Amino acid sequence: MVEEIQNKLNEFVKSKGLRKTPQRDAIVACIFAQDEHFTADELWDRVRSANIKASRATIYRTLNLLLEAKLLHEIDLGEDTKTYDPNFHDSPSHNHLICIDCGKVLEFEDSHIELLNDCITRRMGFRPKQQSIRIEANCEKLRTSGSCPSLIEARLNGKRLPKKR
Amino acid sequence: MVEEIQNKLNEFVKSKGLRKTPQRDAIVACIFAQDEHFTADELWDRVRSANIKASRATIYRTLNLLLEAKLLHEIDLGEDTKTYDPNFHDSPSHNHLICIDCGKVLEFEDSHIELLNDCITRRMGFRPKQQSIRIEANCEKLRTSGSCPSLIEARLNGKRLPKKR
DNA sequence: CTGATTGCAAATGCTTTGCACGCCA
DNA sequence: TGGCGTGCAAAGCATTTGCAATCAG
Repeated sequence: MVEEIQNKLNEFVKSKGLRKTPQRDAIVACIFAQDEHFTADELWDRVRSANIKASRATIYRTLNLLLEAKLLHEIDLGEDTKTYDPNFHDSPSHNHLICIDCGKVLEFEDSHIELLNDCITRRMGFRPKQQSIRIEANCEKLRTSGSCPSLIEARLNGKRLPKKR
Repeated sequence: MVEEIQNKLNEFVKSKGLRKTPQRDAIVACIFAQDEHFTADELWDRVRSANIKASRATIYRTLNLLLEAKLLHEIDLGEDTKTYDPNFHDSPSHNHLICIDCGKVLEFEDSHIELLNDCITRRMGFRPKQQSIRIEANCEKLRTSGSCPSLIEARLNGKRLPKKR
């Protein structure tokens, strides 16, 4: 999977008359080794702890290349910082549900939604190109049982919880 | 309509032990006099040309107050700068279609979509709180007839067109 | 060899904040 | 009179960019 993306990026890079470099390959490997969403800063941490020698500038430049090659997507999680999602390669049209209680993000696909959106778009005189749905919701488990594994885990790991709205 | 929002904000402000001020009222009036989306900077321009005496800091502080009071929403148009939408007061659950060709933003509501999202959310074990859909699409009119009024207008007004993705 | 890539630090752009002063309740 | 609100300028933060050195093809 990692290799597949590296190859695709390198093809893209070559097609633009640019070059294959070890830094880029290493950063790409670091990104696609997991399927978690991340910010540029979180990636920087990952890269450092993986002992990869690459500067922040190169991180940002590589992220932008990946976006341009459409191998990575920016997503809107309602945070202030840009968040990147490496999973669009496997599920090109997934959406996001964000738990307001613990910040956990679930990905989902639904063909009915897609179809419906498609119809709505056409009815308005447009040809749909891309659609993204973001649902913010409360955890039902937390509400009924008073606790939720994700929340406990989030607290344990000291993740910052969603800002209340 | 403007007055209604001003009153609501002032109630909110009072409930927090804060005060009613002429700057805030003026800025609120300036925002809700139109129904267009805007960035902080565009608001700053509007405010200046309306001859309102208020600093950038106050603009930002008022925007954040309005968000907190839920009288204004931040929306994701895929731009880098935060965009604000003053229309959630009238249509609390609308969505956005963004024309890739000219950048025009259309708002729409659809009860089927809402219902469907609601079901999907519950099936995943959550209680929906807020959902937002963003559709990026091409203009059918432009494709078939080779021209589109919005695009012409956008060019005339020197609006910057959507960055290609 | 040529020109793209990198790292560093400086620059940028948007937003927030500290502080002194003014003003509302 | 106390304390919130304001304006200003400075600080913050995430991201981008200029430049000289380095490296890929």
